[in-house]
Amino acid sequence: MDESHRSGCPINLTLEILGDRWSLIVIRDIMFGSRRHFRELLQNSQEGIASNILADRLRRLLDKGLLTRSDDPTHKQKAIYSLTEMAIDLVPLFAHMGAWGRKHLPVSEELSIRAELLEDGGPALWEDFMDELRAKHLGKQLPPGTPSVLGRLTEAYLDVVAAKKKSA
Amino acid sequence: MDESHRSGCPINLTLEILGDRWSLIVIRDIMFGSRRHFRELLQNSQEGIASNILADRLRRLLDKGLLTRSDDPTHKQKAIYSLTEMAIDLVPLFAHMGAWGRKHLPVSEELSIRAELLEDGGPALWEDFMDELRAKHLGKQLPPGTPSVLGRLTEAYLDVVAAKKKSA
DNA sequence: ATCGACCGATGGCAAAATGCAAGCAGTTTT
DNA sequence: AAAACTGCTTGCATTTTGCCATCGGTCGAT
Repeated sequence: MDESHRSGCPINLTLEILGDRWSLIVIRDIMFGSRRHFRELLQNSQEGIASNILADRLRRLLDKGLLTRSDDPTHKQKAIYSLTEMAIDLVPLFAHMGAWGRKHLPVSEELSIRAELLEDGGPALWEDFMDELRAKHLGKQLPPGTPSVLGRLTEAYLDVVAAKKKSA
Repeated sequence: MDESHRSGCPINLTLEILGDRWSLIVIRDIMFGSRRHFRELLQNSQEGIASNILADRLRRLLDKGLLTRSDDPTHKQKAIYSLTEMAIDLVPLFAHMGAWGRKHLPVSEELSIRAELLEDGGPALWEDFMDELRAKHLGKQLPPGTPSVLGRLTEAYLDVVAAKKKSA
């Protein structure tokens, strides 16, 4: 469990866990795409992750404490992956990464609308979203009638997709 | 120059550039460690980067527009690596990564004091630091008498190191 | 002018990670 | 009984990483 580290620098230790091409993609899909099962993560992957890589990353993220795995009561073979507080704490990081990508890289419009909303919403919105994730993944209670941040993000995304389709 | 991308998602595109174990380490050392030459990056590396990996990452970061390379007038073989605005824009990301690492990972005290100060300083301090980096790497003017953020971070770091040494 | 230290890298090679396609045993649906 | 779906695993080729030695050129001191 306790491997040797290259250094005790916070940046380095973070990179030792998240510094590869797939780990954050997997967490992103669970977090923003609400994918909770292996097949969902595999088949709906925008980037086309391979099944062995996905299996490996899920295992590593479980091991590092970013995910938990539980049985799906509706299907004996289904596993449900959930985010831990550690992973939910990555929301601000995702927001900043999205903002940086939008500013400096050739992002596509429909895939960056959510990043834009998250960026514009700022820390207050991030907190709301994190509470929503805690409710969904950790079973925490949410005040009744709370509007869904993810719902808003998804709605905006679908609007852009629909608009693009129409104009095409 | 223009490679094919896995997707146009901002998170993904960011990972395609920074999603490995070394790229952000190199930028960190240039940014916070004021290392501007190949040898400095190689020999003062906390994590022990190999020379071929360093050469490769510098090349890639130049190619992607995060660094620039210029000749050192004092030595015909010396190269000076500078951050671009694109890289300076990563300061908030570093701040968040540092904060996340400090919260969730077994960081060492002396290597995380700077992350702590950066975190506590918040966006206002980050902006000051970014202006300082623009002065150092892009030749921008800074109001005279501006106190150095990096100086403060380094001082705090050295204090902790000295205190540790004394207690040991 | 000559020597040793220093400069930014390269090259060879083994080990590890990645990527792709096929397949597996068990479960559920039709 | 058949087909579709479940979370993976296996085999294999390619790519990346990591370690170590080394290179041709430059510099300062003697």
